Amino acid sequence: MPTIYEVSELAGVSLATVSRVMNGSAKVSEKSKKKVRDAMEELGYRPNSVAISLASKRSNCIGILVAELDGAFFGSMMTGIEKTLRQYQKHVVITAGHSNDADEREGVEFLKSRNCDALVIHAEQLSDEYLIELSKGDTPIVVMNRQIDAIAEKCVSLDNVKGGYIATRHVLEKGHRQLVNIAGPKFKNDAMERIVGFQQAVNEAGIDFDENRVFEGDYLQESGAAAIDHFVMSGIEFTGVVCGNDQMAIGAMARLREYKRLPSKDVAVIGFDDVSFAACTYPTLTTINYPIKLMGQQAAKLVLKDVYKIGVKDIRQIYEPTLMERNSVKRLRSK
Amino acid sequence: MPTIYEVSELAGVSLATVSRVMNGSAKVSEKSKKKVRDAMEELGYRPNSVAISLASKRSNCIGILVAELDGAFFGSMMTGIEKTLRQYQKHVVITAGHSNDADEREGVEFLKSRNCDALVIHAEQLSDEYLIELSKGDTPIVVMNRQIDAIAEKCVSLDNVKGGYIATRHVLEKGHRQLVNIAGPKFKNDAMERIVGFQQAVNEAGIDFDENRVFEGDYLQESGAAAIDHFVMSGIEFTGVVCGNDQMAIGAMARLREYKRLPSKDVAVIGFDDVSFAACTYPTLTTINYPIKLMGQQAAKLVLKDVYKIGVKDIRQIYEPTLMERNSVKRLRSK
DNA sequence: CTGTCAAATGAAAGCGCTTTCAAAATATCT
DNA sequence: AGATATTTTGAAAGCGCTTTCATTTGACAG
Repeated sequence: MPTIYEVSELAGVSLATVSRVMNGSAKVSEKSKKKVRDAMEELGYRPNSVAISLASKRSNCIGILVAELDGAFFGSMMTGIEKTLRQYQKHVVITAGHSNDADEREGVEFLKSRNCDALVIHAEQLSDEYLIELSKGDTPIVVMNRQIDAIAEKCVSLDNVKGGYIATRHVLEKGHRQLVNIAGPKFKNDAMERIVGFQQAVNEAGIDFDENRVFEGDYLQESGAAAIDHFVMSGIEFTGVVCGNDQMAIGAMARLREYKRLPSKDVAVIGFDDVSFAACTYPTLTTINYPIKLMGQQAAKLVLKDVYKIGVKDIRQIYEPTLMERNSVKRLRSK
Repeated sequence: MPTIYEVSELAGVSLATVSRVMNGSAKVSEKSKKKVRDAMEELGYRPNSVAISLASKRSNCIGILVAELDGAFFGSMMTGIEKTLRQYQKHVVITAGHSNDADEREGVEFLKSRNCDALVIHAEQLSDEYLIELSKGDTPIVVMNRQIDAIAEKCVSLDNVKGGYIATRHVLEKGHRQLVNIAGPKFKNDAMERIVGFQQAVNEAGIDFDENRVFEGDYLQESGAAAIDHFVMSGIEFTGVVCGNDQMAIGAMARLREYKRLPSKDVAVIGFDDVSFAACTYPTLTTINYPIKLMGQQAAKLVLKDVYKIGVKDIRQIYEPTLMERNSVKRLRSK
């Protein structure tokens, strides 16, 4: 790998001049510019971004922290961020927090130590305090899926309580009164918030909220199935299943079918997130739209604006969940 | 952010000594060690990995190039790699190639310029020659999903032709003779290979391969649906649909239902990849298992062994696709 | 107490680049 | 032409760390 020094040698100019033509940071005569460009060409020169980063304290990299690298939700989020940033030659460095405090902290430290210009964080375990403290450091951050008042201007979030409420109310409005809730892991903020929304809607309908009707899953398909097993085994009756996310919803639908209780026909199932396969399930999944890709783009725009002073517009930070009505929730038929 | 210099000041030792206790690269007296540790603690010192990387020419980072950041397939692959590496305190830097030559090259250059210790590449447009050339450079690489003889020891792949063949033969064995193929983008190697497998199986069954029975999709759900529209509109009759991947398969099943042609009952549908939701579709999807997560782990082990000289075992590089029989392919019922 | 050898340490160069500051080259004006 | 303002340039310091090499320290034998 040739270095800037070799380029300067070959071009017969100083290091500084080469650096200047690379960055366009100052005027360089056309003549020198050409000599430098030719030399670069000839040597197949590639700047070493680590060195650039060390010297300039800027990396053109944005760090992303997600819980997992797989999963439709995070995939959309990462893509939203990456594609937006890519348009401005910014790169992303992604790390996984695995939903535990240690990994999340380490992930953040890693990203910071790699000189990321900014961090987009989807943390599930880090405390508000930690994040507030972090935001005071010299690496700007954007917090996803969480509304922290002290740093509201750095948050891009969706009202999960409202989402849970809308989902539940929709099922209630279709005449279902015996509901169960397949929730996400309770240690996750969004999961808890959705449960709160569920509770609100249920109470509003004059139904007593019953802890036993909430099953704590892990946002994966299997736990949706496990939840159904649990409710059936426990003899808890239900005609409506409100799920914490789409994956658990399809797991639940699959298992319901095994019990000969047909989704939609015998029992209403509603999801959350509206991931891409929700439109292709059978029955197609009624769910709550979570515009995560769009929100990822917004997060990216936020750093573009704040960190790189690039004029982007239409930045919105708080999003509203909306009902995506498909076929998995139908009016309760009297028996 | 405190630097190593400040630590050395506070500890009353030299830079070199601090560096040594950080890396355990040489003997340091217990006394100095303690002084250094205390100083680090007191200052909340975090080594700057960019500087480390520049000075040591090692980053403890492995670069990954995937086509997209979303999608179940890439998600599994990234997770397989990341989790394995994480156990040895190695980090991943991920970049997307968006299935076009320019972005893929730029992605590779970016990863190299970031001093990645190795690259795991899932390229769709880069030529074999480019990869062979790349492998001669000073950054070791692992190539996923592609068998290149010249660098076989750096490839982790699956026999896609065989997969396409097995899938097709399974449908044929169930009595279906009117088949259509919903393929992935033809510019992608794996898509083409799966088509070849399809063709082999079809020919073997004494059926003429008909170009018109192959629809070129894009591996996304919508194109599975579009393919069904296409075949129906064109008046092409079929009772079996062999798909290039699971996503197109569920898109196809959803659309078939709209035409009142029930998947499994009226028409057999088989997928490819065996992504996690395949077990939760209705009917559950018969498909070809592509152990991508496992293969990601293998790729990780390969770099662990080759680059970091860490003794890992059970490294396999060539994988066999296997049939996952579920409910979407049933014996053809005579009309 | 001196001499020897191994262990521990520090000074300094270097990784590849940016950036400041002053000097050199060129342009502009009387 | 000379004086002055402007544009281009290069030398050199520095970013935070690693690593080599020489020096110092300490342990131990004689």
